[in-house]
Amino acid sequence: MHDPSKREVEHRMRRFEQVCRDAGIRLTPQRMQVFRELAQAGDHPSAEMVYQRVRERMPTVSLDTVYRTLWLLNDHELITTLGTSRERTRFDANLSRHHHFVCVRCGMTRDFYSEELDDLKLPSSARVLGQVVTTLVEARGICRECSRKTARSTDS
Amino acid sequence: MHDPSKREVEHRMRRFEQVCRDAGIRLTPQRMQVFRELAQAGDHPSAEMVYQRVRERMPTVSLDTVYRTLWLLNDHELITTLGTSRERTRFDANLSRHHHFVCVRCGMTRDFYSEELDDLKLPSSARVLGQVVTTLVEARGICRECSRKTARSTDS
DNA sequence: TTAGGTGCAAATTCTTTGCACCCTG
DNA sequence: CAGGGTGCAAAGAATTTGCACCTAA
Repeated sequence: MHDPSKREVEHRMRRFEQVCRDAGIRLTPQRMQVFRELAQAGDHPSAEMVYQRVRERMPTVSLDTVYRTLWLLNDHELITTLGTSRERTRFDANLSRHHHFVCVRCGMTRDFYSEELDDLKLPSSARVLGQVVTTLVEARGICRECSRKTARSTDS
Repeated sequence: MHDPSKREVEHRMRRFEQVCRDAGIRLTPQRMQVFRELAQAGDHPSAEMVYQRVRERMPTVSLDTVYRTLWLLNDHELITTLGTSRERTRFDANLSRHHHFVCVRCGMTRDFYSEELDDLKLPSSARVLGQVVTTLVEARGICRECSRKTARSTDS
């Protein structure tokens, strides 16, 4: 199955509550609903989708609260985003087989090549989801520029 | 270096011109500039970034022409987009190590797991770009739902 | 009690569209 | 010369923000 088990959802909820308490963030009903909805979703919903789902249980919730909550959760590393964070669509004229290095701090994205990575064997858990046409490796990390800045700001 | 060589850029330009001619798409100066800018970029620019760069050479170009051109190029498979097409930011509460299956037709994204894929060896061409923290495999293909629809619509 | 959080509405930002004029084929 | 393409301005979406009221701790 795709969706997280009830056990897993409860585990995520407890972690969420713990992180909030530690960070001094209030546990409001809205936040709990938003997090729970995401914690039990298996389909990576957008803000609008989360809003629609939360609204079924809590009709008075507002879309802007959902946005604020999602970014708050993201800032506290309770959730992540697909693609590169708050970025808009980016375009690529490189149609040859390649992979991506993405800086999680500044969004910088660069191509790299590797014949080995071009030909990965996928587990059946991936193949049952559909017919795979191609695979792409996304290496996430900190680019040189951002490393440099961090090092500098840490200087005494 | 990151950016495509001049040779590569010229190769892409020729292919672009050929595809346009074959598809009956007019080769306007705006389109050529937009495509060239993207073909020689190594950084996966957004529409706005392409616009700014093209404007330096062609001050009268408009942002909406850039948008129209980018999607046109995308429709003709002369370029691709990062992330999943025209989608908005999507969120993920799954913080354990996992990978993604993405349907290129409908955008459906699902997680799958593989210990083998968790531990890929990256080439030095990737490692020179920055400090890699984690890697993620993105398997692109057609999900079952979309396959089914295609099969049905092909029925006689 | 009170600072942080929420809902509402308005503001921004990003992207698309209608239309008259222009230029490629 | 004709039909597709462009720029402009306005419309539409998506997302964020200001503010007065509310509520978790």
